[in-house]
Amino acid sequence: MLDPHTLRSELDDIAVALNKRNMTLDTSSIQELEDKRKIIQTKTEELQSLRNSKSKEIGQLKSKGEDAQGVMNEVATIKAQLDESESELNEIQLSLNDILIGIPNIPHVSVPEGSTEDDNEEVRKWGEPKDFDFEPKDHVDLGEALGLIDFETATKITSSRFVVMHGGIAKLHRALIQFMLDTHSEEHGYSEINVPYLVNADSCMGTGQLPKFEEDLFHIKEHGLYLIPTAEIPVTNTVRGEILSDAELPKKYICHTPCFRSEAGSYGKDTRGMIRQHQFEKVEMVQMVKPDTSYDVLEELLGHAEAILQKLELPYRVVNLCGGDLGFSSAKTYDIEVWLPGQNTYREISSCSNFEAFQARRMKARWRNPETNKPELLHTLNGSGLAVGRTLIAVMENYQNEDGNITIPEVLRQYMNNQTVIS
RNA sequence: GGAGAGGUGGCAGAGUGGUCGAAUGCACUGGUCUUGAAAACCAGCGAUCCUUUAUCGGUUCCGUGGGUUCGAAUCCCACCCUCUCCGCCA
Repeated sequence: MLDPHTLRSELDDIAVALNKRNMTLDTSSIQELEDKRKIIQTKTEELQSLRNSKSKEIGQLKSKGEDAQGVMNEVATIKAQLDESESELNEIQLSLNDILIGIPNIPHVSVPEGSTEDDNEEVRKWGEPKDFDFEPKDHVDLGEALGLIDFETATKITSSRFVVMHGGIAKLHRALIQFMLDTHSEEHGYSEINVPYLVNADSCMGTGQLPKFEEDLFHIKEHGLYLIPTAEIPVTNTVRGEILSDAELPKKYICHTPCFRSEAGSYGKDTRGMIRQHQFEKVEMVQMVKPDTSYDVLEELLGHAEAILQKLELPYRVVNLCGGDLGFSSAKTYDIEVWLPGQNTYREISSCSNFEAFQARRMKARWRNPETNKPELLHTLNGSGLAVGRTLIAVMENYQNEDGNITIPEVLRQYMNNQTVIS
C-alpha cells in the first residue's frame, strides 16, 4: 500500500511513476473522492465532538439532579445528522481504500523501463555453461531413465503438475534443502524459522497476495485459510501489527517450506517436467530492516542467493527486472537465472525483492526510531535462496554424465553419506 | 467434539452505563540527591486519523464485527482467540 498522504499530495507524480509499470492511475476519480472525503470527515468529526460534549453535559446535569430533557432533544437531532454523515464517510473511505489497496508499489529509480521480460537488464553473468561432448538430456529424460522421477504416479494420486521422486533424487532434493539452510544460517547470519503452511486472509493481505491475486492461491474455503505460495507470507507476517525496538533490527529469517500455486492462467506453459509445479519446495530469506538500509540489504540478500549457486558451481546470470515485469508489491527485484543445458537457456531460480514500506504499511509493521521516539514503518525484503525443485533440475542437468548418471556436487556429499554419484 | 473460565496500555491488574484513554504496581525516560551506582523522592510515559507550515484543537481505539442508549471498557447478539478439565489423536 502506498502512503495515503503522499498519494493525496503528489497524486500526479505518483501516476507518472506508475507509468513505468505500464499502468495508468485514474487520478480524477481519486481526486474527486478525496475532495469529498475531506469535507465529510471534517463534518463528521465536528458532529462527533459536539455529541460527546453534549452527552457529558447530560451526565453532569443528571448527577446534580437537574432536568436534562432539553439537551437530550438537542443531541437527538445531532445524532440524526451524524448517522448520515458517518455512513457517507464510511462509504467514501471504503471506496478510497479499495483503490489504495489495489495500487501496486512504485518502482525504484534504478528499475529499467520496459514492459516484458525482454526488457529486463542483465546485471552480470557468473560461470561458463559447460561444453558437453555428448547431447545433454533434460531432467525428465535423466530422471525417468534412472527410474527416480515419476510424473505418472503423481498424476494418478493427485493431478498434473505434481511429481514423485525416489531414492537418490529424493535424497539429493533433501540434501539441497539442508545445504541451503545451513549455509544461510551459519554463514549469512539468518535465524532459522519454521512456520505454518496454511495462512489466513489477513496475512495474504499484508504481503499483497490478496485481494488481487486470489486465483493464484489454493483456498481451503471451509476454514478460510490459504495454502502458502511462498514462505514470504507466514514469515513476513510474524511482525504484522508489531512495533519492534531498534535493537531487534534487522530481523533475518531463513525458512524452508513447501509452496503451493494454482498456476491459473499458465495452461500449456512449462508442461514438461518439474519447472512449474503446483507444489514445490523453497528456502526463503526474509528480512525486516530500517528503511535507510534496505537497498544495501537487497544487494546483500542477492549475494546470499548467488553464494548458493557459486558453491554448487552452477552458471547463472542476474537480471534487474523492468517496470512491466515487476511484482505487485515490489519496488525493485533482481531475478537470478540458472543455466539449464536441457533447455539450452537460463531459467529463473530466485527472485530477490525490496518492498520498501509497501508490505509494512499494509501490515502495520513498525519499529520505534530512537531519534524521533515515534513508530515508523519497517522495510521488508525477501529472496529465494533458492527454489529447491529448480535447483535440483539444474544440478541434474549440469552434472549429468554421458551414461545418464549424475555426479553429486562436492558441497552436497556430506549430506549424502559421501556418495559421489547417483546411478 | 463436550463442559467451564477468560480476553483491558510493554507486563501485571482495577474498572459492570456518565467528567474513563482508562486506578494502582512494575518496567521505561528525564530530574533531584550521590564521587559514581543503587535506593528514595519528583515529573513524564499508548496508538490512530483529520485539520494545521507548526503549535493548538478534534476523532477513533479496552479481542473482532454488529446492536441498544443522549452517552458503552461496562448492557445485548454473533464470531475469533486463549486457558483448565474430559474425549480423540501424530
